[in-house]
Amino acid sequence: MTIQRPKGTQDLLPGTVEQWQYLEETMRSVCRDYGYDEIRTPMFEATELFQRGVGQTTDIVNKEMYTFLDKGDRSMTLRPELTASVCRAYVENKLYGQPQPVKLFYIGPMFRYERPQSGRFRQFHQFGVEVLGADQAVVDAEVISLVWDLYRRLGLTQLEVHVNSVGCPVCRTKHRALLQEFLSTRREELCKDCGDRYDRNPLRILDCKNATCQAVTIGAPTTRDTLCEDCSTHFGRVLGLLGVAGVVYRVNPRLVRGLDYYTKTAFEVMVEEIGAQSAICGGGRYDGLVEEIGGPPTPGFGFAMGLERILAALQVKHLLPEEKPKLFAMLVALGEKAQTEGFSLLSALRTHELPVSMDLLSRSLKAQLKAADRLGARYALILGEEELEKKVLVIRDLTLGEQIEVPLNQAVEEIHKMYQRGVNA
RNA sequence: GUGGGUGUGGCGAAGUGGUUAACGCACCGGUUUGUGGUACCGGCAUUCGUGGGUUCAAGACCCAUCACCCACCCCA
Repeated sequence: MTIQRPKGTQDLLPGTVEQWQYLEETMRSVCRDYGYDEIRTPMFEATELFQRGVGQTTDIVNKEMYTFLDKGDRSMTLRPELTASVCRAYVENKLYGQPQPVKLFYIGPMFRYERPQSGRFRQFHQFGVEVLGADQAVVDAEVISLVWDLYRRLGLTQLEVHVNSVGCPVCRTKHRALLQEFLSTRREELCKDCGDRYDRNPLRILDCKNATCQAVTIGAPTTRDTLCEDCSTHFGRVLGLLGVAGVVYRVNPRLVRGLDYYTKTAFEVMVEEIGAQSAICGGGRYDGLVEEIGGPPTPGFGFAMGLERILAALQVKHLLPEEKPKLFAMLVALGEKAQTEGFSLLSALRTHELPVSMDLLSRSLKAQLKAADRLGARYALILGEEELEKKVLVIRDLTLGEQIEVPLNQAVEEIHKMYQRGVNA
């Protein structure tokens, strides 16, 4: 094998693609029911969009972007996430001039230059929702319950929904300062990573997996302690509405999200049993983002979920639908004359939109029947020398092992009738 | 970027220095000329990721290299 696919990418082959289609259809139907419309934006954008939109301090921008210069020396980047793009599209297409809020969803590939591992790819796929132009707590609650509802429809239970409020920029700065002050005396005890995090992003120390860091942070000021009145009221309202919608959640004061743009509500959904990368959905409110990228001040709320990880969860929990046979009948033709006649018969059947197929290797009768069986065809339509002479077609029921002869000139009509019966049964 | 693991036919997998590289699945063909799914028979790796080295002798030992997997970081 000489040329291989790029690291961290995958070929989705028949058998797997059907699972993706099932997942995507379920996502689309939930969105339709909730009144969200699909948006499709470019696979790549000006690098600056992500630098400003996602944030200069984030790992995504610092070390994970697929960036290249195009032939006009413009710096372009394959999209690592879509919230920034959707906001850009909102501004660029003046969607703020339409009835507000604008409720959008997307499904598509994202790109991040990382070392692949279980549940992590360089090209991966996200489904996401963004609501722009409404700062009400109901928005937060509606979007989170949409997520909840999707999982319910997929049969995914026993997952954890973590909710928190990281506050507005004011409470956030306050919290950060308090936290650094709290940790300052015990900074030596922190692990190496947390030492780095102390200056860069002290909030992350709160959810470090290291046991000693966990111990050090006991009693540390949480985001909740520093919320201003507005943020606090908002958060309370969100939780109340989630309760009304029947969403089972857990307030996790240590939940912080890695992207710079989050304000107020942040949430995450985790599933065990799919490896170390257990977050299958993450999102929250981002009231400053649209303005940050040059648009009018516009509140926003959204999330992204990873299709690969959800599929992994559905897999281990055996929640993926079984593949159904797609073929109704298989033409078995023997000899060139029969093949010609059969080809004509198939064409006729196909104009009626019947799922029918034929042997393409001119194999023996036996081999063709075997193939028909493998492909899960219900009927084999046998046409050989004898049948041509008698001007008949043998229709063999492969599940019953019985066969009948019908006049060739009535075959299309007969098969069509059988198909209708099968569909209605 | 760091650490660990693995690399034998389409897939799974024996083999731990010595003649022709097990086996299972899949695939293809056959079991008297035109009837599948079961059974039986046969076929299917001049070769063990790649390149060097040690040795009379290497898939097995050593070195390098590449690829994949897992974990950290971070995230979907």
